[in-house]
Amino acid sequence: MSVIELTIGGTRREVPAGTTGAEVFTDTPEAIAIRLNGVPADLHRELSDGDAVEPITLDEPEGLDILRHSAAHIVAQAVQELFPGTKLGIGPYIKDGFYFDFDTAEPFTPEDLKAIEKKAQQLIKSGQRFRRVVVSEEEARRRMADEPYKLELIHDRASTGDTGEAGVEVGAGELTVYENLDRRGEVVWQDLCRGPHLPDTKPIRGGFAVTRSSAAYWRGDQAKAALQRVYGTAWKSKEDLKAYQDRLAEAERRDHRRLGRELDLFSFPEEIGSGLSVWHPHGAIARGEMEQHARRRHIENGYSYVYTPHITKKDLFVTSNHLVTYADGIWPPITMDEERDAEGNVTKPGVDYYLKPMNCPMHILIYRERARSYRDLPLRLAENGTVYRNELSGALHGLTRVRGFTQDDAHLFVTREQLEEETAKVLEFVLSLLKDFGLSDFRLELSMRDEEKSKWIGEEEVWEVATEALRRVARATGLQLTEEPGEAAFYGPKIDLKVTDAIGRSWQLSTVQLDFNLPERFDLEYTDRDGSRKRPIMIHRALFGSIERFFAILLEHYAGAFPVWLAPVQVVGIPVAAEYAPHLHEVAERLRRHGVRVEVDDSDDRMQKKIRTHTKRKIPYQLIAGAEDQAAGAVSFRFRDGSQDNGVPVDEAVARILQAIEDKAQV
RNA sequence: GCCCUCGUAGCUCAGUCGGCAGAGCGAUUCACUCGUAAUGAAUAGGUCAGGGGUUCGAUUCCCCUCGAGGGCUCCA
Repeated sequence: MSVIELTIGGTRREVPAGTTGAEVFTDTPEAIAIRLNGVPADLHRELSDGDAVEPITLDEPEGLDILRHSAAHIVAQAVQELFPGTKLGIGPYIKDGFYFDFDTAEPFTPEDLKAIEKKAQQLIKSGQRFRRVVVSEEEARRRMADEPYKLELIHDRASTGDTGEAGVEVGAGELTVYENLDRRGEVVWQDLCRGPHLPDTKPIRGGFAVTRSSAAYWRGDQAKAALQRVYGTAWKSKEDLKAYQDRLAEAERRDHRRLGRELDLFSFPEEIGSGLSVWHPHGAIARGEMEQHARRRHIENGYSYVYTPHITKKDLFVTSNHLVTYADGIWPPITMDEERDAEGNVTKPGVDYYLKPMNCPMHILIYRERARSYRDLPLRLAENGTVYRNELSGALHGLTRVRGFTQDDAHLFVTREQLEEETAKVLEFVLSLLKDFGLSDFRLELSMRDEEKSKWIGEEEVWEVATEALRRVARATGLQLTEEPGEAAFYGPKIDLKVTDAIGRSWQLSTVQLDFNLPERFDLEYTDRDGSRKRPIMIHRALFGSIERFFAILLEHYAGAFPVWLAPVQVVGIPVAAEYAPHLHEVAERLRRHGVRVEVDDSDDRMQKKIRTHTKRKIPYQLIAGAEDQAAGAVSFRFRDGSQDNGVPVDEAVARILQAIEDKAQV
């Protein structure tokens, strides 16, 4: 019997030829697959001389990916058993779950989904096994004869070698089919698939669920067939599944659309139009505090605030080229001053005005309003500029994706020499301001130019210098940095800032974007020290991105319980009985003189009811007073979490509250 | 924009297999004056999103429009 040498978990060992991963890891029962020379593979894969293998378990992300992909196969099998004639699309794992696309006669109803889940559970319980079969292209075609989408994938792979997004189905190497075998070893289902898969369905038993369905296009192309996508999730255990469902429920509780209604912050009246928000008094207070604070800090950091109109003649966005580059996002024009005769023929053409989708061209015009010298630079123009973008109706989502929103926009005009220092300052400023709002978990992404020369403009050398400057600046922050080649806009590299919120979700916030294009298009210049004319570089910089969206992120981050300085109502006084209300009104008056937003609840409700009401409103401080407090010239604090601090002298209470506001503290 | 689901009181939701529209919370009024998350009672409040069709009769069935939700696509 011949022998092969393997590296198993780092140590070399000789085993008989024909040994499989499963045989190597018999004493690692939690292994559900192997990493074969660094690449995930089936547990039952036969190993070759020189291979390096490690076990993959459900405790690592790759293990869960495999679990979910196998669960996707079971769902597909269930669907085809329940709905014969359904054709298969692709079925990859995704974050926290998987999906599988199907071409069906009818879309799935919620009852169908339940039936699919039930069927899948049965299949899982029946203990099916997965078997990998290497096939020739001809054999693959024969097995997939009834699956037109799979045949397309086989065809594309053969003709172009391009597996595209269907990489899950047909890898770059050999073609494989996975068979689902029942207890008797009969092949009950099969799918073209690169794998790897679980050895059998047992590990899926723990935490599997079908979650929802939706439409999706074949290969993400609107022109292609609309498929039905079934989403599901799968976890190592029931407990993990429960934890995942709890996370979803928590996100649901924090949903800014729900909180916005419950706390009476903002709304989207139908009469105004989709994606257009109105801000109620309490929402406006919190938003106003955000804006004022940001404004003060911008001024301290050398920014100059400007104001510009919401509409503009067409020519401006022709010059900037926005009308071409972003045509789809621009609202249809308003035609002004057109004259017609009695027959309706145009006798004098009108002028088209557009709602502005971006502020930059207007800021550029302010720059260009007079001759600039190197002494003017860096010039930092800032505006809370409201822009309008014609988002597709299906893309709208609460305050995070709207048709009218306000950018805390700034455009910095700098010389090449100033670029690095100024970018560093911008980034430092952005981080410092975001920290004021209680965010602390940041990550950076550097977007670099495409290799393809036609996809960017400007001089290669400027790109190199600028990208290198951004990289140095980004590294200097000490934050996690990922580099994204090919992700830059055509006009310059950028740094994006992502933030992770209180429940671990990642949001794209600020962006610092260099622009070599608009200064060129608008022929911007400054006179340098030696009298020569030079072109400035522009930095586009949105810090919150959109004020509305940032507000929504903060609202979810805090689950509606804002830190004191942002809370619409900061203090509410609750008398134990009506006769103690005057005492609290006096305290409230003292607070109000210091600018504190304070109410006294002298409604007829019982005190316990008032506590409940204001706790649900997430008011940071409830000040309760009865006979004891009044006699002692004191108040009793009750906080959002139910904790108390009783009998605090009024002077101290006022000082404490003012201090918390000053410190931007959470209480 | 595309696919699916949905739209009943301010909010959350029942309900009507086609026959005068329901609850809880909230609001208002009255009584109660109370020490840390719901006192009791009464009252008001809806062209069942809007329009059209079928029908003796439509909130209910059908069509269109508007809006929302979940995805797809998009996201300067």
